[in-house]
Amino acid sequence: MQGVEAFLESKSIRVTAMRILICNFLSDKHEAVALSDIEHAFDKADRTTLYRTIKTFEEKEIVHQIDDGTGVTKYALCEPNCHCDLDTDLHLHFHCTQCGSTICLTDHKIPKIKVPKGFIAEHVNLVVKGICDKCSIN
Amino acid sequence: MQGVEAFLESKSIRVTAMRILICNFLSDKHEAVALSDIEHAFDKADRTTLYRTIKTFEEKEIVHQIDDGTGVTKYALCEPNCHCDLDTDLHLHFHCTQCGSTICLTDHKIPKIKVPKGFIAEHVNLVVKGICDKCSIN
DNA sequence: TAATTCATGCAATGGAAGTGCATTAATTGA
DNA sequence: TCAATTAATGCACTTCCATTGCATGAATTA
Ligand SMILES: [Mn+2]
Ligand SMILES: [Mn+2]
Ligand SMILES: [Zn+2]
Ligand SMILES: [Zn+2]
Repeated sequence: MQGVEAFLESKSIRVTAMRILICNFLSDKHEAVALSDIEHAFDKADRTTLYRTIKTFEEKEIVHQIDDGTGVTKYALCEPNCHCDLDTDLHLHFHCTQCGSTICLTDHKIPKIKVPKGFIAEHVNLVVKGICDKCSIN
Repeated sequence: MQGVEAFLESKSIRVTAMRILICNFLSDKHEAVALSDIEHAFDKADRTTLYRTIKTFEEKEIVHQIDDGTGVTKYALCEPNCHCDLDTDLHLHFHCTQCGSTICLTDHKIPKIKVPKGFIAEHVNLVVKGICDKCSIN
């Protein structure tokens, strides 16, 4: 698609076939994905390339990492106005223990957390585990 | 020490030399420890034994796991009146990005987290990253 | 076009978690 | 006390994921 290429260029990410595919894959999936998910979606692609592509996306700040506690790092596209680097606009992440999916709750911001005197809070990782909306209706 | 043996027995954990050592090690350290930390503290001990000892401690609920996002699981002794299994009494964990230590902020409970309609929150993992009290004075 | 820079692919490494099985230590109960 | 049973320990091995070095291919620039 035209749009993705322009998007990547606007973030000064050089456009390649692989990068377009991965970017589209991330935007189509409405949940966070592991490297292995992408790997299985594109058999012909090498894991290292995927790894470095995601890393590039992270550095250029169109993707953010999620540590959902499963031991496998997940990734998701950032929202249009996201500032992953700053501490503003950090949203919750939800991990469903039934279907295993991890999703961004972009409308739910992390509350201000108090820490004891002498401690300096710079970043907060908050993952809620439980049953997601799709699994809870069954 | 007499105390530790009685403590283990009170939790129906069979007392062994290794378990006393590890339990003391955990209580002396005032921060969460990784398996490799214990491994290095007791060269003669086998990693598998440490692994299973910690697992036993967890099952008997005298130790809780901490996922601080470093990719290495940390462990810490539970507070006297802790109910790790339940969702009450969950305290914050702080990971210092300077000295690498991870500590329990037992006096700071995790605030109630709202999730969207249809989602059921069962557990929350919250890790604050930043500079700890010891590192911030330098 | 030639030189350079960057992306990709393959192979290998390393760390950590976890398991099977044999051996040793502790407990039970006859 | 001694034999039978059960639990703890140690060693070897495996799996999974993350990460890097190096060679090659593609794209950009001068
Ligand atoms: Mn997110
Ligand atoms: Mn704790
Ligand atoms: Zn689900
Ligand atoms: Zn520190």
